[in-house]
Amino acid sequence: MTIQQVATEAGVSPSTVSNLLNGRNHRMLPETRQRIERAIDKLGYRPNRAARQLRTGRNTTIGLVVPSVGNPFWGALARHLESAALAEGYHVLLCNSERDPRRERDYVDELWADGVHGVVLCSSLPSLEHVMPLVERGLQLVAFDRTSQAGDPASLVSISVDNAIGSQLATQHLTDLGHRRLAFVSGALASVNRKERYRGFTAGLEQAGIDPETSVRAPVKGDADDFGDVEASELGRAAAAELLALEEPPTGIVAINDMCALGVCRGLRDGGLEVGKDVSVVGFDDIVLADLYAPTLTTVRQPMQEMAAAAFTQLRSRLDDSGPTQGQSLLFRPELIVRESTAPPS
Amino acid sequence: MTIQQVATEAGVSPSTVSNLLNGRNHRMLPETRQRIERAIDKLGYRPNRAARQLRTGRNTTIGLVVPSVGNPFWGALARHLESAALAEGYHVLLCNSERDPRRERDYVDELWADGVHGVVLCSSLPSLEHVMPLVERGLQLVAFDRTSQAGDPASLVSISVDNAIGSQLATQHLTDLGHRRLAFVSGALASVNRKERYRGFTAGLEQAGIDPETSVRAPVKGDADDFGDVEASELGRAAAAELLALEEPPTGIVAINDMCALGVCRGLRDGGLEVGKDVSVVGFDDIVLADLYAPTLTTVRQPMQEMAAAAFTQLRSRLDDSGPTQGQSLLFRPELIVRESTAPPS
DNA sequence: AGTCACTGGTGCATCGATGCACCAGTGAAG
DNA sequence: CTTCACTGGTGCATCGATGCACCAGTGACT
Repeated sequence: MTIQQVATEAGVSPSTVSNLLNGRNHRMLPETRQRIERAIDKLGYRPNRAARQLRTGRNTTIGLVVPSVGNPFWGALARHLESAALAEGYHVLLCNSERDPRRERDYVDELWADGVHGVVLCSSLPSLEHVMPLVERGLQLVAFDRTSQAGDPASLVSISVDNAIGSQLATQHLTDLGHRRLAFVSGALASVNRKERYRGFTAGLEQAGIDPETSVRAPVKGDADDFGDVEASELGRAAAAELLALEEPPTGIVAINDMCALGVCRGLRDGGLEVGKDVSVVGFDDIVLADLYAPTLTTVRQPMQEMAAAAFTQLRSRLDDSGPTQGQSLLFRPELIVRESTAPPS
Repeated sequence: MTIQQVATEAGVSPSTVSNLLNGRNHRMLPETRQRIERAIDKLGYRPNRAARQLRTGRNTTIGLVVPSVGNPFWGALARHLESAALAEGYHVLLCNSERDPRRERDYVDELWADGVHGVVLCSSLPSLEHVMPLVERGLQLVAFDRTSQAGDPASLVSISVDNAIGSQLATQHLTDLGHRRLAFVSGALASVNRKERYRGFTAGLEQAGIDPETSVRAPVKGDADDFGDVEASELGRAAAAELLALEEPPTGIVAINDMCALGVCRGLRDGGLEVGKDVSVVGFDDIVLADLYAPTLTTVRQPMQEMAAAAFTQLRSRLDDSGPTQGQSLLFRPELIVRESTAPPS
């Protein structure tokens, strides 16, 4: 099925069909238009993407670079992004960087070489310098789960949840329940997002009249760039053990993310404590597991669907030239989801 | 960077460069070859995929249709498949069917229309009739997590773990530990894979000299086509409650998959029993969560990485015309992973 | 009558890579 | 001397869609 066949069927020239297909039909007779549309239906014609891309240099594929879709958090993003893209006829090319900066960079290079002009990048790296050259040549980039920073390219769109508010909600929830001795469990506060979450934690404490200095921040080493990974859960488990060894262990724990929180729960159980009774734990992300674990996990939900949709919309409008070229930061409002892992202190 | 520029740089014609790029260099002077290769390096040339595809009708993209990458099981597949494909310069186009048969079909149609000739299909449907027309036109299909059946197209490749052996291993593990009252928890045994797993269960019982009739098969209704989903866990939870209501509840439980097993664990805990002590539970799949849950879950591992690699290899060889055109079934050997959720009966 | 704008389209070169058909030159066989 | 195979390439039409430049016809105005 080529455009030529459609044209013949409709008794017009290929150009006219092309015009209609591309919205240049202001001065086209309604009747001509109908003839073409009927021909398209009848023949089941679909434009050849390769030809179209060859000619125009554009395409309807966007790239998604995540650390690993094996991880439910990124899997959820992939699912929602693809869903949003599908609705507009776009496709998503999936790329797992496996947290390898080089692989990440190679992927973005290859996507560009393949004519992909829009990429959602979930970078493990604090700096985006490795992709700057392509951005300068016109690559549209959306950074996901990463708030914008000085030094970012001017055209960059950043999409993230408001991390400070999120963990403030979590903290407030604990203080509202009556907890006074709280701890924050995280890997090194290397990324902006993590710092923000910590800031929200201290803000929550202050609001409840608790001196942040007396609260515990579990001192945990470890790689800073893992979100939602197995390592995060091990980290949480170790942190829980440390906290339990204190003279006055905390009764409420805010974890940097859900996987970490699950690790904390496990560590507490190792220590003979019951989560949701002896100790309260709050996570962050609301991954699927949160509602499956025993006890179910109170957590701060990132509105993944909306965030993914926004990522797509932003990319799309820029690819169309219809949107702004200036970059911007989108901060989404997190939501506290109360489940079984939190309760008043015993 | 076009092939023309490379040709000019190397002092040959574009055809010659194309010949080299496509392996038609049997009778090419080594010196010519080197000149071209140097030119390619120097200019950083990469063939334009769109042009190549337009001309040849082929491309280096394969489709992956899964129910949902939000699910860790499929996420893991996506990750490994993409990894295997990447190593050969292929790309993976990700499609979430969301268990919607129509969407699944539309996706396969669209992939075909876009020139994708190879698809890994993880169908929710027992029959593949909806994609038969395309297979007849040359679409190469690999069915994943689904053993082949009568009525399948002759060219179909099926990749799956040996489900019977897997659950037999699980069952044997329990009987070896001394359990004599066992139950099998699953949704309706509608799919071949599920029947196979049940068959392995009964085989394991017989081998231990236990009459399968005396064993309990938790009677659970529900949709038959969900693997590894949230629903599966709810199903497991309900089943556990039912089992506990029996006069002589089983001491060992084999679940149809890990999510279901986690649900069972939760249901048992609801009933005041401790998993890995009062009752033993075995899952199937070895998803990431299995090692995170409390207690960690004994389960039957599907060698996902090998299976994904095989899926790609099969597709690739058929796309090249270098492989067999006859379909085949690949059954992988599962492996029992013993963790904390199983122990001798108390 | 001449100029102009406008209408509803169409012609054609073009994007970059491909691979069949072909070529000129050479040496060997008949 | 003719025929033929072989060597190491090259010329060119082609894939399908695009969109600029252009066209013929008509009516309005100066």
